[in-house]
Amino acid sequence: MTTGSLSPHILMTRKLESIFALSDEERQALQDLPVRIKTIKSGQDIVRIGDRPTQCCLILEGFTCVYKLTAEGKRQIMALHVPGDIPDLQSLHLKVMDNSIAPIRSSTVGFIQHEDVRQACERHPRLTAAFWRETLVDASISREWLLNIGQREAYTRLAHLLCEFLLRLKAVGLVEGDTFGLPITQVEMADAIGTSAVHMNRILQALRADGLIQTQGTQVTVPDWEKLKKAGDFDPVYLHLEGGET
Amino acid sequence: MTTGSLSPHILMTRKLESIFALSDEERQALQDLPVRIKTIKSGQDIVRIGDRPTQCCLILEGFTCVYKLTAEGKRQIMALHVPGDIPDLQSLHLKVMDNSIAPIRSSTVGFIQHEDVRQACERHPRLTAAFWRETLVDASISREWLLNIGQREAYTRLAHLLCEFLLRLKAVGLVEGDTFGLPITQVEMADAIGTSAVHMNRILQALRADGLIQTQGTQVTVPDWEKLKKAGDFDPVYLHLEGGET
DNA sequence: CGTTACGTTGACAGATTTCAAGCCGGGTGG
DNA sequence: CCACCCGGCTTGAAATCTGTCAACGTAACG
Repeated sequence: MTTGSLSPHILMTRKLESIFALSDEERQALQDLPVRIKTIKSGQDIVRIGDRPTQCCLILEGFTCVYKLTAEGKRQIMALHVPGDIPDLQSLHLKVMDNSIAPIRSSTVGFIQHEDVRQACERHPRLTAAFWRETLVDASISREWLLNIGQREAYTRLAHLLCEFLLRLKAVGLVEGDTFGLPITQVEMADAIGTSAVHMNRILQALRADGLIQTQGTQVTVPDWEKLKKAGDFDPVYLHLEGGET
Repeated sequence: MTTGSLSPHILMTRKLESIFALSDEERQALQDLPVRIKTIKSGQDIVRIGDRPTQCCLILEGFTCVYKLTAEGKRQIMALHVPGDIPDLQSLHLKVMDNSIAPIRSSTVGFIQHEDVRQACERHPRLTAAFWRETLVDASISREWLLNIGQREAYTRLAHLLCEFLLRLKAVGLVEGDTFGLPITQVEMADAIGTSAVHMNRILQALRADGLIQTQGTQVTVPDWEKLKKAGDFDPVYLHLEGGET
């Protein structure tokens, strides 16, 4: 149930396979992708806005966040990624990065050269479709975040984000029963849902008080999924998990 | 300088060509895509959340908005599209729509069958890349909106949105000097930047009072681009307009 | 001429931010 | 081993922004 130890290729294959079965050749093509593994500590960026990358990164362990700053220095986290995700896959077709990516606490990622991905895609068109789809799901998630931040109040927003996390982590086997590890700071959480850290703290307490979540250190447990879903106005269609989770 | 009269194929070709030159075969493949044209009046949806479309729509005239509703009935517009855009291109790889799309006032769109797009892409892999890129730019824009809505105050938000519009409309030849038509309701505008309609109205007045914009009916003119850019904390990189607009 | 959709205003309530201070636990250096 | 420091978490109170409610103006239109 730990994740860090999984090989990059297994993570990637498993994820793509959740959409459609890969042929042996396709699986082999993924297998053959050269990956350079690196652990990045909190505080450093994995990629920075304005960069013109020649590679993209597959998350192997830990979480990462996609973020941007306003002129005033306020930070918005526009996406959180979990092991198996490729947060900068967009760079395959967009020359310059329009956001930065940083690890939460610390995380290990595998770098894959664009050239290698392109070749694999050329030879196996269904891989193209699979990768394209990945980027589309990311886009769908950011649209939902837009709804969340733009129209829901902070309490609901947080409940919603927790719902999303539970499902996404479950999809990669990182949920144990009804609890999962969420090694993320309240400030980061606040930047993700567009509130101040102070308010974030109060909302968290409210959620706990209402029995929607329980926390122990970085562990979060959700005693009543349906209740949290309702509190978060959560409908998982936007995650496009073919499995059809509740 | 009008747009509505442009043929679907010209619009599409022109847009893709702004990224890289198309070969004659590629251009022909686009030309051969069967398009069914339809005008959709305000109030109806072009596609609805939950649908499983077998086609996607190219905007020919007017604007459209991508939106979702919360359980409380609040609407967030997560994207606005202009002629030449394909707002539901995602449906090519995501079976079920995770948002609805509606015309602003009224607009005419061209429907293209997924099957036809897929065939064109198979035969001309660079078209795949071009379409994929389109969806990536859309995703980039929604990330910027996230920053805008999550971290900037309403005044700045609106200035930012106006900046974006100016550039996007300029890119499709819909800007005359420093003025452009924005046939959009204040309520819609408000739903796009996540404020109430009342507040939207007041911000608009503030922008006018500060000389950042002038309005006459649906026409908006920007007397001082640099000033508006600054007020909106606007940096156009996220639009990925290769031309390198200011 | 009534209806309707949209824009405008004022007053008030509420959600969130900001500022400031205190607390807690873990790590480091003396 | 203990003092100290620092990041992260909590709390309270006041300041602001933004939303809500309600009413009115206005232009387009059948």
